[in-house]
Amino acid sequence: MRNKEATYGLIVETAYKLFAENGFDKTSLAMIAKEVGISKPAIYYYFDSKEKLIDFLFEEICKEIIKQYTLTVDDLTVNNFEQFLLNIGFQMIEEQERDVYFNKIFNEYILLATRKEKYMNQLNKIQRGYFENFSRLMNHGVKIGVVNGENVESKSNMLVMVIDNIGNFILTGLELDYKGIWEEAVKSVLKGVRNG
Amino acid sequence: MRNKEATYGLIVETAYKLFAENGFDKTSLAMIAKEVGISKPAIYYYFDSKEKLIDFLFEEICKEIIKQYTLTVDDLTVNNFEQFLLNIGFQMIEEQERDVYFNKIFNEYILLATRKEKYMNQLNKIQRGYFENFSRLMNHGVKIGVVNGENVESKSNMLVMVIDNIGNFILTGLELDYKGIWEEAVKSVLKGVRNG
DNA sequence: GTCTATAGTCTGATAGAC
DNA sequence: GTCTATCAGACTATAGAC
Repeated sequence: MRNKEATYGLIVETAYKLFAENGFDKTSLAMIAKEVGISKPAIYYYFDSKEKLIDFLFEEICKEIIKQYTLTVDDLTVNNFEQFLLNIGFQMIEEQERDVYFNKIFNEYILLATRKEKYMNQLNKIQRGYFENFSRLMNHGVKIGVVNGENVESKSNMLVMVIDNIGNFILTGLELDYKGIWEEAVKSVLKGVRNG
Repeated sequence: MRNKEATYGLIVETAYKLFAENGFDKTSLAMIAKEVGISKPAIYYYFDSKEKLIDFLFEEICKEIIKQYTLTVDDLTVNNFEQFLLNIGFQMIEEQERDVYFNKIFNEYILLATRKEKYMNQLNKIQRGYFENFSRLMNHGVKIGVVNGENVESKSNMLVMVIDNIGNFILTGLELDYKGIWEEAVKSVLKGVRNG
């Protein structure tokens, strides 16, 4: 016999794992209940429906993402800007390779969002936040003179495209030199360390 | 009363559309049958199971992709290389914005692939082909002197990352200057038209 | 080729006892 | 809080008539 909070937490954890592994539709409440060690109706004590459980997990995941991507930009100088930018990517790559569940379930939510507006609204908010963060970073780079001021917005967006998609390709098991790719992307927006 | 080929084609077309719109699990054979204008068991005359229908569509889509991405590189010169590269991206962006179904169903297959090996094998083959094509293109660019030879592989992979993810972001309805982003990506790998 | 009818299974969800 | 028992509905798939 567990107390309320423990069971609640276990349901959430288990749902997260099974949804990521099998997808929402191929994960039944019976499967979750079995893995938690309770009966199916017990889940309904905590969540009104399967959809509410899915909604709750999405909100949790969104909160976690927003918490993680908030960057403090002000103390970046000519000397540490490049390394800071590189580290953002390196950390993400390492995290993707560590946590297999996150990317799978998040992709599941992206597909869900293309079909249900309520998810799309939240997803777009996260995306915009993500782009804005990189934009602030790049504009700071322009200000301190390490980033070229031409088309800053497009440069910034390009970096987001690259780092975001690296996660997707890792998911498909394709083994590429992802850190090398990120290094090229970073170099391409920096002044001085240029090609040609 | 239709003839065999016509019904067959209609089933395939309709399945493609409905799978893209609702996902595999949320599209029943009854829905497909209803839209085609036949009864559910009639589908079983053409496909042994729902899974076989899904498999068949995946193979068709893969064939189509392979046919489209094969690039002829040899007649590219210093004068038309940049425009050629730009056009690849522009065409893809326009196609993504035109055909809403393709990207949705393809993402559906990517998620499926992370859970079933038989799909992953085929997906990886396509991905590798995609990367190899861009690699050939970039190496040709190095040979004719428009692309810097340093880390060609990473540069090439970066371009694939960008163009591939643009499709995903279009899917989420986020309105960005995608052509501008692609222009920046292309510029970043070309000699001479550099920043800084 | 396409139908009606139906078998058999699983699902999300509820009622009510303890 | 968690259970057993059970619901109605949807699903894939098959049998057999025409």
